[in-house]
Amino acid sequence: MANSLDTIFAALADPTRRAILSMLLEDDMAVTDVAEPFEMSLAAISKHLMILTRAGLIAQEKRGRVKWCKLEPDAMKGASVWMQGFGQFEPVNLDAFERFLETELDTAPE
Amino acid sequence: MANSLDTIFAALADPTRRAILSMLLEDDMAVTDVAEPFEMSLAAISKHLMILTRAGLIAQEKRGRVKWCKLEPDAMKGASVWMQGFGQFEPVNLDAFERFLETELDTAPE
DNA sequence: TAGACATTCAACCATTTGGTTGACGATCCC
DNA sequence: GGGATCGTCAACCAAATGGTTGAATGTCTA
Repeated sequence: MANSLDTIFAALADPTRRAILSMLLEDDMAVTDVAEPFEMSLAAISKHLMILTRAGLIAQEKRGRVKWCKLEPDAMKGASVWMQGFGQFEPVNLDAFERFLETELDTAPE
Repeated sequence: MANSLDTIFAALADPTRRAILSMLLEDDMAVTDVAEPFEMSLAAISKHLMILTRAGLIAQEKRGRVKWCKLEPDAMKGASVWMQGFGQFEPVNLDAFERFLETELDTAPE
């Protein structure tokens, strides 16, 4: 079943995939452009995108020969709610988020 | 590095481990009692608890021959903040959380 | 029509993961 | 001391994961 906590958390467990999600936060991107900053094959990125798609975290739409990748942040909602049941974490702290994003992006090349 | 998003999300990706965390939400438990509802060996549960411990999601303390497991919900904070950066998810909805907990517990035997 | 480009497919590989079993080290209690 | 109990360790196994390469498919453009 797509969108299950299993597939969502498993998709989020890989640093390459989290970096991709962070990139898509800026804007929709073509597969080739998603792959550009990473030191791995296009096929590998294509697989990562498939995993993110199956988890519902992104959507892919083909226009011509280009396949556009678009963030679907609502897919995280279930997982977020599940985690929040374990404690009232401080209300969204964008500064803390920025710091996390930076450390995340450090794991990706460039 | 412990408490990294990698280890946290990977730990949360397994339904047995999420069920264990839900059980510990009720109360601290000994390893044998944690294992009781599952149809798998004690050694397997011991490994799951080790993964949760390395992720920082639980702490284990040995008293006598019994090892007590205790939830450490703050370990989820970083992951929660990271996810919330992808969207302002509705403020904690306990009804929704209850529903998630139920579907989670359905995946555990009994 | 012929390339070039964008992406996936298929086969393969090494490593990790989630489980098993049996032996082992502590600890409790009679 | 000796047996039951608690939990981990070690060796093993099958399946999943994350990567590679090379060929294949579909689409744009000169």
